[in-house]
Amino acid sequence: MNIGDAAKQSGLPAKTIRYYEDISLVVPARGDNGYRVYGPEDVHKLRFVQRARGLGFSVEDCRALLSLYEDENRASADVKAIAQERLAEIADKIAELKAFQKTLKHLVDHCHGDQRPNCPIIDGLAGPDH
Amino acid sequence: MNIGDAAKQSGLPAKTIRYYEDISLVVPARGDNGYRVYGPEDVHKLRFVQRARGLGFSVEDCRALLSLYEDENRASADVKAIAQERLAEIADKIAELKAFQKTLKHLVDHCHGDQRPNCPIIDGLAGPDH
DNA sequence: ATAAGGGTTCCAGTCGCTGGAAGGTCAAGG
DNA sequence: CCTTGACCTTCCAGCGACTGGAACCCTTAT
Repeated sequence: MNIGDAAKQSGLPAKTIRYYEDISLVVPARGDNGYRVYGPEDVHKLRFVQRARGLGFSVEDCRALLSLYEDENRASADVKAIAQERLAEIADKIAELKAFQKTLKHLVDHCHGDQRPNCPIIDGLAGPDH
Repeated sequence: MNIGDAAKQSGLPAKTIRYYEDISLVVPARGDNGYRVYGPEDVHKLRFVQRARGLGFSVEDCRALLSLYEDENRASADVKAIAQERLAEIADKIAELKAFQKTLKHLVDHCHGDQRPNCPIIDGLAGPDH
């Protein structure tokens, strides 16, 4: 199948699929006319990557996961390790965002939000010593 | 003061400060030797940007906030609007990450993490139909 | 024959820096 | 006066993960 159909079946834009070939993530065969030819196995991989990316795995994580996906003799421990690292990153990011949220919400709550220039948000950003 | 001191006082790397001049965010004067010269007001602005970035505001948000910071006749409502938009983005991002977390945690919890190839994480990424 | 709707390549841009190379300037010490 | 070392300058390239666009080729239907 051509790239357009692979795009439809994988849920990825054709541009992205070409990019994945560029970085040797999912490399299709080529037809006589030079067109990329995607077989069912390629489409599986593309969908796999699409899902993994959707869960926030980096492309490099996807590369590692794909090679485990293809490895009949993988140890599930290796997969779990990658997923757990990603879980830790997610937790860190959530904590960071919650801290932003708290600070910002505090500032917003104290701002009148009217036509006058006095603004606790600006003051807060300017720093404690202002 | 020179860029090195401005860096120390603002908490930003010199490289970043040069970049901020490049994009016309904080533009210092120049000495006869061609060195950037940062006055106290410039340093205030740099610290302001440093804090705003630290709260996750985009550089373009910072540009808008800076111009409000400098505007004696600003309406605090304008500042509040920017901050509230950012708060909404933060909330969205947290929700997204929590969804990732939930899915991934579910997969991880069901993975033995041993030397055998069977792996619910891989299966989950491969899709429901596999 | 032509037009539509695929496909191809390559280059540039996004965002917010960051690293490095090659060179100019300044203050202190010998 | 000269050198050393720390600072400063510019410019170019790269990160991640695409995305847009230009210019061109291929296929199919009318």
